[in-house]
Amino acid sequence: MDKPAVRVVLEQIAASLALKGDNPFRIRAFENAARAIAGYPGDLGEALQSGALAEVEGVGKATLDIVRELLSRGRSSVLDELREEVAPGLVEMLKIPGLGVQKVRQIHEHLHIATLAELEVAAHDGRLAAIPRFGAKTAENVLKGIAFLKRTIEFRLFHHALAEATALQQALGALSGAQRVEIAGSVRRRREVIRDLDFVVVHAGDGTRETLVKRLGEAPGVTGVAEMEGMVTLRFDAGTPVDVVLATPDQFGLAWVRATGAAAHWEELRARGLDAAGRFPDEESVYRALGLTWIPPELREGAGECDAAAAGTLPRLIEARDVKGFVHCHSNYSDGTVTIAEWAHAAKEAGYEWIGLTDHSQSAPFAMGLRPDAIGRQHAEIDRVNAEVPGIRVLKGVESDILADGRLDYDQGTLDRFDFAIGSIHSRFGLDEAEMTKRVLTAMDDPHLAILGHPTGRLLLSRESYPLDFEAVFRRAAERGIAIEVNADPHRLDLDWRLVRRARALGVRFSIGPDAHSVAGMANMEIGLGITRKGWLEATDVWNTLSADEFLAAARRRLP
DNA sequence: GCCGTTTTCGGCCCGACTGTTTTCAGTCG
Repeated sequence: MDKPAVRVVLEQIAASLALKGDNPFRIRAFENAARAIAGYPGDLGEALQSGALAEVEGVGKATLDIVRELLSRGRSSVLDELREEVAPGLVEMLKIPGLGVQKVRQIHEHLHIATLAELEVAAHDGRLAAIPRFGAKTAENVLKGIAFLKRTIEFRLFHHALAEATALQQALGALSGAQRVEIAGSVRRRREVIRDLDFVVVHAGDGTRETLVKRLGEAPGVTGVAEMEGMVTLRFDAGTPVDVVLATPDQFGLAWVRATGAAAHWEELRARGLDAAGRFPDEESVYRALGLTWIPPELREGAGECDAAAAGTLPRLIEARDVKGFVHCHSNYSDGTVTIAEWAHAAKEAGYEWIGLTDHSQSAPFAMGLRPDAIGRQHAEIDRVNAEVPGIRVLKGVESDILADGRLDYDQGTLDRFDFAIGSIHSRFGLDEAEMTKRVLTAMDDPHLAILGHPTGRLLLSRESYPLDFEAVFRRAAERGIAIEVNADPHRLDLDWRLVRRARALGVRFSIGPDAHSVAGMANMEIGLGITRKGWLEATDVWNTLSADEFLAAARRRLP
């Protein structure tokens, strides 16, 4: 059982306790433990053995017992017992925005229902709206929430799917008869959310195929095997469906191309005359046969990449080695856990030349935003760290809230004290498109605004983006020289890669921001890089490839 | 449940917004 799965169990325990009316602090303790486990960088099994897990803040005896049981038998007796008392359907209802513990309990009490399906019916026929302190709007929001859940339920976030795929790649590679195992499909294309995992397994041929299929079916955790047209589909009792294509070495290139590309990409290749029965040992030979250069996997969505490859106009995609620095990370001056010195050392260790700290601004009280009196202390500390730690430069940024009327939430004099500002929306998501667009455009009038942070506000698989006229925002950004963030938090991946491509066409520049609240969050950079590549970006499109001085010049262009 | 002691018990983030009321409970970040 992997970390995300352990996290889900702990969260379900917390939610079930909440629905039971248990001690709120006990509930919060489980929620904290879930976060602590999910954020733990090392291997869970090893950490449990060595005692390192017991040292993690927020993980105590009860959590350790649960983790130990999950790792050894794949179940939690604590959760099993809670399920006897609290229907799992009620826990699912908590995922609907606007429904919290109290509302779900009222629903259960008044309507005697315990599943999402029943809730949907009740929202339609008026029973839901009739509960005291519920109303038409609540019923409407519940229906919207259920529709959203239905659309998202079969997907997983990219970083969870990647972790699962990497582990499975190891396991498949260990099967005797498997010469080579490669990840394909939407994980290789680096989609933001993933429905199933795809692999290509190379074998010698001549009868090894049949034994390999048999061994796949006997692999740990597999509960079902189906075979059709050369593809083996594996089902696991928990987790994502897995498709495995078996290929001999001389078919490998074609198999990998086919298993990687979106359907539209494959059809495009067929339309160009690809011989689907041909022998292609590597991917290059597949594309070469069609007069195309090799197409990076991120681009294989059937969105013009074949035409560009034929014309020789594919972008030279940005690569990890192009990146020199990043902005958008939080220190212990707001809701981060990391001191400024720790940030400097960690970023330097990871090979960066510069980073820009961006703690929250004052109107984010919950995130402990920087009050004006704390700014001076923070800046003095940054100066001290810059003097003491050679080889890395820490810039003084801020992630300023964009207020409902479009103002940044410090006065001009206070904003002047920072090297640069990211402007982000964290509240009042309910405005309509015209109001929201006006709000963002107004914020872009402030010459301090260098980067527009997580521009759509979406949380993948849990919250839709707010309405915004992106065309107008992109045009204004290009005009003013404001960069748009590609927020690399795997829950956001915002700006979406489809819009990244559109914005680039209008001349916008970008900033990959890890939105890290801990040193481990720096790993987000790699995921964000994948999204910029997926948006057809080159090194010159992205501010992270600049030197610190060049970045400051770009960010401060509109200031006197 | 977890933490941190002034160690075995007491404390544990809070303000704004929403939808429903008509003075506020519940949700969210």
